[in-house]
Amino acid sequence: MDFFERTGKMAIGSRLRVLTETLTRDAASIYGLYGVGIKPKWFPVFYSLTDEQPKSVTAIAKEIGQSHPSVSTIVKEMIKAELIMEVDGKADRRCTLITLTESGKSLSQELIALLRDVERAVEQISSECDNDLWAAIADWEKALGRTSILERVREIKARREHSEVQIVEFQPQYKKAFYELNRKWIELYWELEPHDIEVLENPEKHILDKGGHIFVALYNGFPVGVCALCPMPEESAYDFELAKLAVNNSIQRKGIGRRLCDAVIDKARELGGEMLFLESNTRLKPAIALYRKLGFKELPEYHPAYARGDIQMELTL
Amino acid sequence: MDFFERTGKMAIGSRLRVLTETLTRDAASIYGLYGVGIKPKWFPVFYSLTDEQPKSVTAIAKEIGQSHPSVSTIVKEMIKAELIMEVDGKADRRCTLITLTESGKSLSQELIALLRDVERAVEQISSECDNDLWAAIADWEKALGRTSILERVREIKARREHSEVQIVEFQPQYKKAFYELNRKWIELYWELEPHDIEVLENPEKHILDKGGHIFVALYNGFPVGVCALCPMPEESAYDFELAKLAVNNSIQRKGIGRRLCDAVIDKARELGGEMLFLESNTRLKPAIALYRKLGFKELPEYHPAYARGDIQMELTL
DNA sequence: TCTAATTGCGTAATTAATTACGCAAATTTA
DNA sequence: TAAATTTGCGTAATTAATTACGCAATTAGA
Repeated sequence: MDFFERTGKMAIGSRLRVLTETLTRDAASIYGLYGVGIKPKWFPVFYSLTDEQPKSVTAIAKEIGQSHPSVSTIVKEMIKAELIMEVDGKADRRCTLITLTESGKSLSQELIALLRDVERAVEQISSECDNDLWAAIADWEKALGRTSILERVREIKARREHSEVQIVEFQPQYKKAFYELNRKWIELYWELEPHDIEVLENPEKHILDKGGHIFVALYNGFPVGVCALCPMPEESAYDFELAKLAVNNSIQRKGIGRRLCDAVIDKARELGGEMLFLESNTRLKPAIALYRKLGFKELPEYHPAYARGDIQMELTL
Repeated sequence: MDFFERTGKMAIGSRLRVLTETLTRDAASIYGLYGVGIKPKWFPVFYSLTDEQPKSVTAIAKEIGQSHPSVSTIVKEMIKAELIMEVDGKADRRCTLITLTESGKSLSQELIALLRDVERAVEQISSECDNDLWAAIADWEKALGRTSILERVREIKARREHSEVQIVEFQPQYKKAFYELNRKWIELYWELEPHDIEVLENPEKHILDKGGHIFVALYNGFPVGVCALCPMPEESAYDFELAKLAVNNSIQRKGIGRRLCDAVIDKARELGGEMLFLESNTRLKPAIALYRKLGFKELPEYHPAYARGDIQMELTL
């Protein structure tokens, strides 16, 4: 299949399925060729019983790597075909112990020639191939047993996204981004107020010059998120406030908010802060969830400072 | 799966199916991880359309190696999801040309990162494996494209069975087998007559000493079939008669009858015969079919010589 | 040019697997 | 020892593929 050379490895499942389908169809014909009344899907169950030890449905399922309802159905079919039968195991009355019947045993004798011929055919195919499919499958099973492909992809994605996003300190060229990113989310729920505009237009005056910090998240060099660490008034119980968190909502699920907050918290610690404060609104569910995850605790009483606030939180650094 | 190391290669289909199932399940989760609204089974169809060329259902099916009803169903689902749409091809009104919608195209952009990450994950797995699964699948596809596993097995079986069966000339130790093999099939339909017994008990006198030959088929050294070449009377239009063909019916479908007849015909030619005669009964359908396949033609009129006969045939050597 | 064969593709039925769920038996725990 | 949890396994529903079949459009052939 030339096609799969173009798709890349994402399609390995589909490609395997096509190959499996071909092999299963041929397997059915091969059983016919030898006059063996057995379906391809029966084979693993049948084979697992050829060691003549009675086994339970679940035990067979585990051994052959299929689900137990699948084995249960196959067992029912094979009992009807009189190849296997139930025996009393006495011990555990939940189990139905299964074993080969006499005709099942004689079938396993007949199968010997078939298995040998198939083995030869596969050897013939292998000799025409540079790569050993059988061994490759075993390798993959082992590798996937250690770490699934899903986990691997998850990790690779996280690593890539981490490297795509850079957290830097505020610089004049990000002034517009600081304004716009905040304006956008505020306007989603409320309206910009004169006070907002004053602060957002003059971050140097209101934040940086007072000893605060602003962090900017760059996604491939482009500013997509901001967050500020603002010193609190002397008389306050808190050293700093986490404020003006804003992330471009077209770049979601990359942990940008999290990394901005981390930067703010780290800086607060670096500056010797002991308690960090924030004020938000419970309508901003993802933000509140993030704050909670970072360890912020909700203050029992709310003393409004902003028009938009309805929740205050604190974090012991 | 340790299990499959014990089953031998017959279970390669089952083993692949288990692996495929695992990979497909993970694929679904991976799409979820990237917020891509696509099912694993859609992927081949989707990918085949990313070259931006409108394609018909059958063309896609052929390209991705699946049946057209399968593609037809997937197409219906993907149209509903607004990833693809039908376009007018003008040319052939049987075809429904399919192409990506705008949202389908933008999805294909989003997929780029996903595909790259998966590619990396597969590379990571490959680096842990001694054998290259991807290349091995390609090798197998190529090898099976040349000759299917079914054809290979068929050939191996024929070769093995041929070597298991040996055709030898009569020897005294096969006298009992000559009698018994003939007795058995005759008694299936008729009864042994005194004339039968006389000939079967004294093959030397009635066949060999008159210049005839008897061939014995040995299956793993054990006699399982016989056939005789008997000279015809001087006044007859025929040189020889093929007679006393009998094969143990528990060893079927191995071409033993065929090989006995071949030996008889070869010997008749060797002895300078020009016309070979035989007499049989139409109830013996497999035998008549074999004679026809060997080139025997039915004589238009029947002049009985045996009580059991109802058909006579001849072969020009 | 008309008929027969082929091609495209949709629907229905079938197959082989899976998950979801529930009941009964056994085991663990408090 | 009684209650809660776990285990075994069967049934039902779902999923993703397949073959079978039939209709309409096109192409080949006489």
